[in-house]
Amino acid sequence: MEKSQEALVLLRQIFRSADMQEKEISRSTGLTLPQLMTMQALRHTAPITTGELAKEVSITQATVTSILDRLEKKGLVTRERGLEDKRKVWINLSTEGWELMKGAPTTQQDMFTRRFDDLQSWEQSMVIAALERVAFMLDAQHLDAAPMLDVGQIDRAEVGNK
Amino acid sequence: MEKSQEALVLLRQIFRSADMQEKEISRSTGLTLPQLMTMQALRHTAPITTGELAKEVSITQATVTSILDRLEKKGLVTRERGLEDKRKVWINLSTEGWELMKGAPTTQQDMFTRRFDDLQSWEQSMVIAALERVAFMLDAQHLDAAPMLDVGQIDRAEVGNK
DNA sequence: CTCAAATGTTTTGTTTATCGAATATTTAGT
DNA sequence: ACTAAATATTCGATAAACAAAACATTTGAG
Repeated sequence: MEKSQEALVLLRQIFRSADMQEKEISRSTGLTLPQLMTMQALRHTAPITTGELAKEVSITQATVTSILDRLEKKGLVTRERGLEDKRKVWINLSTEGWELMKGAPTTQQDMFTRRFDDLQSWEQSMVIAALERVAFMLDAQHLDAAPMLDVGQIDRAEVGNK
Repeated sequence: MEKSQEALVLLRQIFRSADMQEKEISRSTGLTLPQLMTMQALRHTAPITTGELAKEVSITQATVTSILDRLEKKGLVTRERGLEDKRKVWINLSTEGWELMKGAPTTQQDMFTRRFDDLQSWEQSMVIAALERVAFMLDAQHLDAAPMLDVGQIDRAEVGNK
């Protein structure tokens, strides 16, 4: 088997795991996936303006506005008109918002960290070095065309009912 | 800096790249993200039943049905009632569906493969070994709790307008 | 200063996604 | 034959997503 295919299959697995974990947190926090991503972005960047937040989560401003509407209604975020520049609206996590984000997300980080710490020191370095290469290989920004990641079974299934 | 944090940041980057690449393909194919994911799953597993397909993309049957409705209307997939078991409906890509999936997705795989092939043989092995460890570290299935991946800046932003 | 352009956000309108529950049909077990 | 399980769709409701338009504010050119 091609080594590159092997790597792609593993990446696929990794993406799948991350995806499922996100869905699990989504359930446990009672937030939808987009809401969760927004909250996570806020956790790291708040206070931030609506426009910047939209860039952060890679969706349009209009969509962010509607997501914020719902998060605000839940009392998880606050909106505050800018003082110097009144066009801007500064988004922040409310106390409850911070509380919510302190729960599950921490647990998760701990999990990865715990397992990572179990590795030998040289293995840790190896993983980091490898991830750096993968990050580069997937970085479409520095490419002519912007290609995609389509991973999974290589074999075409035979036609007809299985 | 903690090595585990370094690894998490890199993973974050990797996820981001993959995400953006998927959005790019989404635009170029004129498919929405869920539709694209469904088509990709079909590409690898077709023919497949509605229920199995739902499992494959980790959404409910009801949702898959509605996505298939739209893909069918676009002439990209075909539905066929099972002969032996008439409860089942076999989904397949139409000729146009195959054509569409042959375009961008292939290019993408080529991209990663090209860069991967540029690596030294020992580096390729290292990347695979590292990905195996990461895949394991993220595998929540074999865990008590199901933790999550929340990566990004560690520092809390200072409060107040920036 | 004044008005046009630029910037930032929200609103509007439409399509899609998502889920749980209800429904219909078929198959399988006893 | 009857009932339970399996399979897919439909329905109802909410959320997400985007583009285009509307709105408010700021900046810049003269």
